[in-house]
Amino acid sequence: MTSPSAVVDTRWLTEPEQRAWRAFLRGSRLLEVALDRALAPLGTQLSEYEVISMLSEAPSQRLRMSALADLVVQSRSRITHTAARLEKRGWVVREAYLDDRRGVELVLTDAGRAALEDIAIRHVESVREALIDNLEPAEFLALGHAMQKVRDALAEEGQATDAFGI
Amino acid sequence: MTSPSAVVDTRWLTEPEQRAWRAFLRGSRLLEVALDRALAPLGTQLSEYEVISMLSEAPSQRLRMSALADLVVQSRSRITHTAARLEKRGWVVREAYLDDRRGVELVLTDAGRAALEDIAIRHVESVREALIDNLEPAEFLALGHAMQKVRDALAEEGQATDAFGI
DNA sequence: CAGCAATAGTTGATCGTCCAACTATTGAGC
DNA sequence: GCTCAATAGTTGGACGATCAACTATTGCTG
Repeated sequence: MTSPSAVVDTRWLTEPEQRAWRAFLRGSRLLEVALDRALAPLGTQLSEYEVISMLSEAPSQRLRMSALADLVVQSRSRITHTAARLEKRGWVVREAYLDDRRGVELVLTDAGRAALEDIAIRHVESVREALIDNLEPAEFLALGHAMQKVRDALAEEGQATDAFGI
Repeated sequence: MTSPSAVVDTRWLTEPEQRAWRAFLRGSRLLEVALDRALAPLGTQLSEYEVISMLSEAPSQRLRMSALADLVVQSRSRITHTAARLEKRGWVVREAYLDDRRGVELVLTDAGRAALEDIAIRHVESVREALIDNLEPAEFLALGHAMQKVRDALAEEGQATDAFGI
């Protein structure tokens, strides 16, 4: 299974790296749980909120499925299912995209806009409580800056199939 | 729905905060996807690796279910299901915990130890590729430090029921 | 030490995500 | 302009995570 050299060649994490990595992994897990739980009473999920939030900022409150998928980091198939749920709730409607007849646009409805207002408030509160208020302002901005670098690096590769991969 | 004052009182995110938050959210999503995909060919998942990895570091390669759950940030019920999968694979066995007869210990098997070696190598590689190599060393350590603060803040509240919450 | 609340862990139903396979349309190469 | 590859999106089945309900055991309080 393991080639002898592989074990040796591996650049194992140093102690401080190990600690940093675990703090990141567990911290971000706890964070996502906290944010999702904040929205649960409103009948939504963070990933759903992200979708309607992106729609609300787009010109004419509409975006193509694929653009949306890339923005919120969901696979094509996942965004289809997410959209179906939002549509059933009346927050969103699908519309044919005329310039490219393969395309579909997702459009925020008035009901969706209304729901978004409440959800956004709760969401921002929870982001402050769980994340921002626990850090120095500069620390938080540095965090964002670092993660933007990671995002840029990973975004390129992920330009592919249904499920991001190859 | 929305009380008028709530909209006003909300401390909305500033532009830089908004950017930082989105970078964090999307970046960490991409990261988790990348790490999970790295382990997929080995027939595991990141969350499963975390479990056997914690076991391997524990004295006698064993830990109680609840200790494990807290360590890797999984709900009680989720850790039960995860353990069941690992057990079916022969990587782990359940043992009664005598001091407290409600308790169960999860014990890493030799097969589990062997599997872990391969998986750890691949995991570390992917963490470097996807995260560490994209950041300055100091930047990465600062990231870890910040997330540790978040983790500490969120860990307290999360001392509860099956599903973390109240 | 009786009674009851709290803790440890499990179970199964439900729901969300992932993946592979599929249709429809567009674009490129010859 | 025909063929074939690439892209957009959907579908359904398999799998993992969540949640509420449950059993068993322990610990607290009077």
